Amino acid sequence: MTSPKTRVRFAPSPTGPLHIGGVRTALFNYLFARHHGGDFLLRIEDTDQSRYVPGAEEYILEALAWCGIKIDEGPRERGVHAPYRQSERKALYAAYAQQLIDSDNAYYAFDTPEELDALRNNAEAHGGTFTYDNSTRKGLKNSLTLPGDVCQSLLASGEHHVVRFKMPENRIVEETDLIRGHVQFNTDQLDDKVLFKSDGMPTYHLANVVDDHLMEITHVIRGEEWLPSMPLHILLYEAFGWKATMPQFAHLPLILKPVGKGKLSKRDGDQMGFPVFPLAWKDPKTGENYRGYREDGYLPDGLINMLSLLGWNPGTEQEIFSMEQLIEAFSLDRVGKSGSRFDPEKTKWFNHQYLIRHSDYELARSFLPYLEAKGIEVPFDLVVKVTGLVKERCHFAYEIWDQGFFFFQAPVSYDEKIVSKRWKDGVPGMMAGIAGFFRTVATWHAPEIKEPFSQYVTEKGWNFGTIMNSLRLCLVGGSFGPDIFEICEIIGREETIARIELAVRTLHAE
RNA sequence: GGUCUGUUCAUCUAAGGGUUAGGAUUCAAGAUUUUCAUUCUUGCCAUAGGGGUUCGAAUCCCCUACAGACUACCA
Repeated sequence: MTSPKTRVRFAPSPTGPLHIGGVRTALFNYLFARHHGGDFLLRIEDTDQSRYVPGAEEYILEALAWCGIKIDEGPRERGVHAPYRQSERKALYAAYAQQLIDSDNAYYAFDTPEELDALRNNAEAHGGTFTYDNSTRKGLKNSLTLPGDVCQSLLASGEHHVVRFKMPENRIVEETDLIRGHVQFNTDQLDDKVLFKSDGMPTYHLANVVDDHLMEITHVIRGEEWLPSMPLHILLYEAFGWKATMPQFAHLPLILKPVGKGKLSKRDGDQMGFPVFPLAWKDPKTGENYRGYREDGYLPDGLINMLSLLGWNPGTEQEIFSMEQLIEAFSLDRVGKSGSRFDPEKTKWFNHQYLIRHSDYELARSFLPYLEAKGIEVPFDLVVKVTGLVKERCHFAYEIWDQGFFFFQAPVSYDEKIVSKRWKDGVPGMMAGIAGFFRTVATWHAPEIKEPFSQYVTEKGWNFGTIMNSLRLCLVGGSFGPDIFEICEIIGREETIARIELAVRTLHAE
């Protein structure tokens, strides 16, 4: 018997933008699938219509695409198991709920939300908690307690009801989690979860088990927050008689806030100054805007690389990985069990690593929009050249401007600290001399400027530190930038001289 | 409260009974760059606590502490 093809799914609910933890879950699923030559499916879990947010599904699709996570089967890709949106599979679930009722694994419950709330509040008032489980179900309004004919007439009259799972009594449910190893639960601690809601939709628990079965999912890789419901899911597979083909489970550790307590949440980003979403998002209801990695200038491969190392490690000291290398190296048994704090600083470092690895041409292209926003039009060749010269000093593409704006326009101001430090008596005269000297340079190429320049300064007996730093101040307006002769070459002889003359005219020596 | 899960430098992590507990990020210092950044070198910094088991424990067991998740007709 050959083992079935590996099939995994990422199953977000379209209740808002996908956050970075969701991206990591999707990534690990994707890497696992690709590593084993299997399929990666996207299933939209929109069984809660009240929480549906317009645009969320499109956001998820766009975010995954931006990250380079490719979907084999999903709402857009289709596939033999279509549809991939649970709202469109609605008709399917009732029959499965019925199957569970017929086999005495589930029952109808007629208690209203108000009645249940009252029970909960009452229990809390007495310092306890109310749970709908095998100890309380005997005293509630359901098909286990109501006479058969009463029950039938309630159903026939269209009385609102839900279907609940009949949790077995005192059973140990055991399972081997691919990340956590052996875990076990006693069913007495578990409640009779709602499987089918009064609005005619299944809950997550029913839908996810039915769909995973139907879609031939072999491995369920999801966040740790699902661990407590694993026994219910296992019991459902059993009740349906699907135990033999039940997927294996792997529960990923959580991603925690950089500081403070708890898991990373939506609001942390703006409060702590980094994005928690891959793409920017505007909440259609509140109108609030959230920053995104893409809009903040992060490169997707750097973000993916950083995320891959949150909870997983290759066991070697390599830490720069392309998607292909991640696929090659990834395995679930190198995923840790404990939660990881998200580190915005390291994310920046990864971005820098990817930035300097990008070709000058590619990087120049992503810098172009920033340049255009400044209203600057220059030949693309120049942008590429400048990019190559300054990219090592940048963490983000937009910083090419901060590091190299003087290639595109004369400095509009001079750094006062540097002026008072460098622009001493006598310096303007020396600079005027340099300007004059530049007119005599035969070939305007960096090395051919540098050589006679050094001779000239030596002959004059001037101090090199003074000359170089002052010249830099004239050309860039401060004390930064790449090699000074490279700057001269690129901006050209006339511009170089003009900037020196401008500085001599405007700056006053102490 | 109950159930489940976890705990190695500030942060991400390695070491699956035997190493001076390794690497990376951050931070600091030095070198290089007659500038800034990069780069390089160095430094700082950890096995939550207590009991076992063992010749030997970060690693196996127990207890405590702390942390997190879950405890909806949400996923």
